[in-house]
Parts: sequence; structure tokens; C-alpha cells
Amino acid sequence: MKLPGAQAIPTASLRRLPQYHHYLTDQAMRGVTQVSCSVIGRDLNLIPVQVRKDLQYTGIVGKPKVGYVVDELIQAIESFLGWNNVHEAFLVGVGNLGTALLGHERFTSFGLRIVAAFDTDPEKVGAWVHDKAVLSIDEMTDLAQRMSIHLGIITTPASQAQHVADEMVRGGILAIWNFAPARLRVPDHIFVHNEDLYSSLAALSWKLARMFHVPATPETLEEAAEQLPALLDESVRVAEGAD
Amino acid sequence: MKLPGAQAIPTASLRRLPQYHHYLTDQAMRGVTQVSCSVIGRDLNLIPVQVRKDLQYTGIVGKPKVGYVVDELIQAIESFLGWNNVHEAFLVGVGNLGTALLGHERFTSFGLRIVAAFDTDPEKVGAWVHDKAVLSIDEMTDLAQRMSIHLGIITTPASQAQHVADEMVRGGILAIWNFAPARLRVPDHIFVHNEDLYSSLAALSWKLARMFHVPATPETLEEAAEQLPALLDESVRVAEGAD
DNA sequence: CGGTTATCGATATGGAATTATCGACTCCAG
DNA sequence: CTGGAGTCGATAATTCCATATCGATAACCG
Repeated sequence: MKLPGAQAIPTASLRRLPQYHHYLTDQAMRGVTQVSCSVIGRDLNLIPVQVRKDLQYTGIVGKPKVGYVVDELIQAIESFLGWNNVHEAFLVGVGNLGTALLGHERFTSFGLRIVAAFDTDPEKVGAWVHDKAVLSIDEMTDLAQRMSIHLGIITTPASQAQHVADEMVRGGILAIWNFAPARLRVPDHIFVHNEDLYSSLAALSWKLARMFHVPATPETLEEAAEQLPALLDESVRVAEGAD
Repeated sequence: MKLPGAQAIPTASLRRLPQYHHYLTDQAMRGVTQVSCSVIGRDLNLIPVQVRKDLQYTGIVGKPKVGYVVDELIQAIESFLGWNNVHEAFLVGVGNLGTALLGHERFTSFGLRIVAAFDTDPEKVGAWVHDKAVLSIDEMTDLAQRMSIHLGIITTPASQAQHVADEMVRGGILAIWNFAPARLRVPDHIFVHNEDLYSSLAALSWKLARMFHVPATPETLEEAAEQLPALLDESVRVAEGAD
């Protein structure tokens, strides 16, 4: 028996759901009450079949010829993603990025409320950033336990991320949203969700490099083929002095 | 004939390369000169085969029993990702997130230099944020043309993102790094790379919801099966009043 | 009131990505 | 100098995701 809202959903689909949600709330504000996969697909540059498949994971049921009721769809997505239950979180690392996240009031609508921030810098401790108190990192572990906080957000430099993660685990935190470019080592039962801007930057860099420096024209391919040392010959370094 | 540094690489592999890069530079600092896929896999929680496959895309060649030379590997990744050629970029939207990005001096090491920022807010225009001038958005289009800027970064609210994108295209920008939660509509030859924190948050939310509210035990599955209305019966809304 | 059209839901196909397997090579130990 | 262990590189198999196709259903129109 197949269960709606079951445990299996492709990551790719999961990442598209907020886009549908955003689009749908926008449509709802404009007074639209019903919507079809075709229309969504047109506006979001996706093929209708994929939209339908994604939405089916939420357990929503549509009607032929009409499509879906917008409000029901929004509810289904929110429910599926757990946005109806707000999770309280601690944030560690009140730098540029940390401050930015603290300012995202919108998070509350998406099931996330940052209740306090922590830092090591004495100048920051005691301050208030976007109505959130900045406390000393030393208090974090104990406070997480006493407040039963289960979610931690790390926005420190990479060098401190592991230490912060360890403290979070000690404090009973079970899930970590990690923005530091570091691979955290945690016990198996702790869930780590890595953000890592650099991973994303890589995809962009690669594309840019090929757009501006190594375009895929036949000539440049031949050039490259000439330049590349005997890959078939010796172990010469391939990318030497490219700068 | 297969070309090293060719056009095809899985996105997933692309996203892992910076992690290897970060790990390798760290190892290099510690004096490690050679490394094998097994070791990398152990430290980064990946299976050796996958590491090997990812690294092969960069065109690097290893030696049996020994592995790879760390410095060559770093060079190969940087070259493959185009990090040896710095791209200049404009950033639009000096809010929390924009400010955070402007502060990332590290970007320069990864092929990206933000040369100027733009905003509509008269209070921000004329200021300097992290040594970058904040200019009026009106100047952006013209300036992009005159300075031959080809990369734009959008950190505005979603409502303004489309307008900014249009202006960027008019200014000759060819690639856009979009942090606004909006689907941009651009000509075909423009490359858009979406960041969208909310997409990422969705994956986290979904996991959290199942960790704390709908764990995957048989009992709760039965409960859920009971609660869910007759999906097989009528079109009743599935997720009613979950709040 | 019946035919047409648009949409949903389900299944099937195609392709891509991860994982597994095998042969070849290099270092190290005896 | 020779055998064994460990690693690379390539190919094969599996799994997973995206896309295509088909029947069923409900609104619209003549």
C-alpha cells in the first residue's frame, strides 16, 4: 500500500516545492482560486508532467479539466514540509551571514524561528541583532538543553564549525543547518544539512569558465586538444600555470 | 576522443569539487603531499569510487598504490572550475544578504570579484560597504556596459528581482547569480544560477518534520493511514487544519 | 443531451548518476 | 628479486529521476 506523504521523495522535487508554494501564494493574492499543472509549468518553466508528479508527493488530489484548488495546494505543501509546526533554533556565528539570517523574519512562515544567537566576540555578546539577543557561546550548550532546542544553525568560519557542532550535540541538538564550508563530524543520529555557498559557486564558476574562456566551439576544442599534454603518454600535470 | 575538462560533468560531482578543494588545501597546509581516494573518502564520508570518479573529471591522473599529488590535485580542481581567471561582478540589493556577500573577501580566491554594489535606497547609495561603493541602481545598466561586466548577483527581495534581471540583460550581463526566491525570465543565451535559501530550507524542514512529528515507525504510519481521509473515496482536502 | 477538449493519474520508457566489479600497475616486505 | 597488498582506471550493473504515453474523468459547447 502506498502512503501519501510517505518517506520517499526525490530531492529535486523537494527543492521545487517551495517554488510552487511561492508561486501559489502569489497567485492566491491575486484572487486565483484554481490552477492547473499546465499553467504552473508555463509560468515556472517546467513541463506539466513534472509539476504534477511533484505535487502528487504532497498527497493532494486534483480534478480533471480544472486542476487544483490553490488554497488546498498551499496547505498541502505547507503540511508536507512541516511548515505548520515551528521549530526553534539557535544560531552560532553573528558575522555577515549570521546577521542576514537573523534578519529573515520570513523564516517564521516556513517553520523556523531563531530564538537566540551566539558568538565568541566580546563586542558582539550582549548586543541585540534584529531583536535577537547575542549571547556568549559558553552559554549555548546549557541553554539548548534547558530550552529543549533541537535545531542549530552554524554561520561561523570553517575553522570553528566543528567545535560549535560538538557543543551543539552536547546540548542535545539533533539537527544542524551548516553554512560553514566544512564537513562536520557528528554522531549518526544527528542530521546535518550543509549549505555551502562554495559548492554552489563551483557550478557557476564552471559555467562561466566555459562561457568566457573555453567556449565549446570546434576550433577551441582542437586548440585544447593540442595544448593538453600527453595524457596518454606521461603523468604531466594537466593544468599548469593557467594563471 | 574524450577530452579532459570536457563539457559533461554531473552537477552532483561539480558540487563536490569545492569540498575536495577545501579538504586538500587543508591537507597541504599540514604538509601532506600525497593522498588517495580511500583517505579522502574516509575523511569526507564518501565512498572511494565516487571520489575517484569526481576527480577524473578534472583530468588529473593518479598513480596506483600512491594516489594523487596534493598540489597537482588542487591545481587541477582550480583550473577545471576556472578559479584561476577572476570574473568581475556587480551586486544589486545591499540588504543583509548582499552585505554578507560583499564581505566575503574569500571569493577572490575562487574566481569572483564583486567590483560594485547597487541599491535603490537613497540612504545606502553613496555609502561604502566592505570597501565597495554602493551606487544607484540607475547607473548599473550603463556602467555594466562600459566596464564590460558579464556577471550579476541579485540579492534583492523577490519582487524586484525580475526588474533587476531585465536591466542586467540590457547592460550586457550574461550570467546571473540569483539569490532572490523568484524564477527569472531571461533570454535563452543568459545563464541563471539560482540559489534560493527556501529550496534548501525545504529539504531541512521535511527532514525535521519527520524527525520530530511524523517519525517513520510502523505505529505512526498506521495512525497516518487512519487519519488520512478517503483518498480513494472523495476529494476531501488531505491536510486540513494541521496548525 | 451528447460530443469535444483539457486535465489528472498511472504506467512505461529513456537517460543519467551512483555503486559495484575487474584487470593493471606500483610500492613494500621478505 | 619476488610475492603480496593496495590503489588506480575502466567497464558493467543497478538505482533513481525526468520525460513520454495512455486511459479516465469532468467541464464546456453545440
